[in-house]
Amino acid sequence: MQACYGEWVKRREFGQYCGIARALELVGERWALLVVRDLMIRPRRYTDLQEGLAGIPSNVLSTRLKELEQSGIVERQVAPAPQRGVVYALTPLGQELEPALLALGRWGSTQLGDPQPGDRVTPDGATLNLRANFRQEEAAGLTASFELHARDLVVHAVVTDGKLTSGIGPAPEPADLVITAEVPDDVPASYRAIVRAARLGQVELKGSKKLLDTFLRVFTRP
Amino acid sequence: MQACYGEWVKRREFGQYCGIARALELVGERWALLVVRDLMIRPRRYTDLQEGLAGIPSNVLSTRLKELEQSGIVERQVAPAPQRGVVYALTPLGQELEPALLALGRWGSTQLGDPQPGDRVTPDGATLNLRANFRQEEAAGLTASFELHARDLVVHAVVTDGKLTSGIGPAPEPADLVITAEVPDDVPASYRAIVRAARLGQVELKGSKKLLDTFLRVFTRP
DNA sequence: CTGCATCCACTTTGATACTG
DNA sequence: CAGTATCAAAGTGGATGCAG
Repeated sequence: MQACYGEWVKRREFGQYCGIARALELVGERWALLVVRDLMIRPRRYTDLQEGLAGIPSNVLSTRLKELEQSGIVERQVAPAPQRGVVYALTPLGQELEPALLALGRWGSTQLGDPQPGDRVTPDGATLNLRANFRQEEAAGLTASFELHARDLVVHAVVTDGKLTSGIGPAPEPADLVITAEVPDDVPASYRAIVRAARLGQVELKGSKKLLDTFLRVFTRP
Repeated sequence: MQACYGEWVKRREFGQYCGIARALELVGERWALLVVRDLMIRPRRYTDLQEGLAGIPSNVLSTRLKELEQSGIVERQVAPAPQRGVVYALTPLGQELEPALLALGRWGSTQLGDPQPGDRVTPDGATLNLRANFRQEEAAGLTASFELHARDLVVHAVVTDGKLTSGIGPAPEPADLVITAEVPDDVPASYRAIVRAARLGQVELKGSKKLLDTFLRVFTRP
C-alpha cells in the first residue's frame, strides 16, 4: 500500500473508474490471460497448465491461480473419484472473458507471421481459432458438425441451430463432414494450415462433401 | 536473450503460435493498453497522457510509447503550425484494437462497483462506454445525433446510417437530441449515471424528444 | 512549459531446486 | 501431482534533473 493523491490504493490498481482499467487489474498481470485461455478449452490440472504455458515459472503460476481464484474468475476443484487431484476451471465470470479473449486473438493473429521453429503449436490454438473465426451471422439456423484433421491435430466444431461448441479431439457424435488437410511436413499443423489447404482443395473429405463451402463460409474470414 | 528449450527467445515473448499470446507480447505490458485506450479517443501529447494515466511514471510512459511505436501501433508525429510539439496517435493497426478493448471494457465494467472517492472519472470513459454499449444491430439504417450532459461532462454520439462516431464535448453539428442528466452532487458524472438518470426519466431533453427511446435502445444493454 | 533521461528503492519475474 | 523455497535479473514506481 502506498499514498496516491491522498488516497490509499493497492500498488497494482490503476485508480480509474473505467472498465478497461478494472479488467487489467484483474487479468492484466503477466501470464494471467494465458491461464484463462487454456482454461477456456477445458478444466486443467496444475501440471497441465505448466505444460500448456511452456516456460511459466511454477511460482508465478501458483500466484496467478490464487489471484484469479480470489477474483472469482477461476475455481479450484478437488476432483472426485476417477482421476482425483486438483482441477482448475473457469467460473461463469471467467467464461464471460471469452469475447474479449477472442477479439484480442483475432487482432494478434494478424500480427503472427509463420510459425517459428520452437514456437509451440497446440490443439488449443486451433480450437480457439475455430471460435474466433466463427461467424454467427452466417451460421443462423445452421446445424452441422465438422471434424478437422491435420496430421496428429484433431479438433471438432458442432453447430447446433447456429450455436457453436468446439473442442479438441473427434466430435462426440460422428461428424457430418470430416476434413483431413494435407499439410507439408515442414509446416506445423495449425488451424491456419488447415484453412489454407481447404481453400486450395488440398483436403480429403469424408461425409457430406457439399458442407465444405459451408465450413469455409462460417469459419473463415477473407 | 536467453536459452529456452533450445531456442533463443526474447524474455518477454511467450513462444507460442497463438494470436492471444502475440497480442499480449505487443500490448500486454503494464500500462500499454491504457495508453492505447487514451489514444483511441484522440491523439495526445506526452503530458496529456501523463495526466490521463494518473500515476504512470514518466520513464514507463516513455518506454511504452517507444515499444508501441516500434510495434507499429502508435505513431509519433511532430505537430505542425498551430500548437506544435509532439503528438502521439494510433496507427490503423492500433485502431484495430478497438473491438478487443471494448470487449475487455464491457467485461471489466461488470466488475466495477460504484466509483470510489479518489477514482478518476474522465470524459474518455464516457466516450468509450458509448462505443462499448453501441448496438450495431439496433442501429441499422439509423441516422441521428445525440449529446449527453451531466454537470461538466459533455460527450456526443453521431450515428450516420448505422455507423457511430463519438467523442468528447458537444457534437460538431447541433445534435438532434440533447440529454441533460440530473445527477446527485455526491455521484460522479459518468456514462453509467447518465443512463441511470435517462431510464428513470430524470433528464432534461432538448430537441426531438422521441429519440430518447431510440437512444436507450441503441446505446444501453439490460 | 513540454518531453523526456537518470538514479535508486522496491517488486515481480524467471530459472531451478526441493518437498509432502 | 501440486505446489514452496530460493535467489539473481529485470521491471516498476517515485523523485529529480535538464535541454529545447
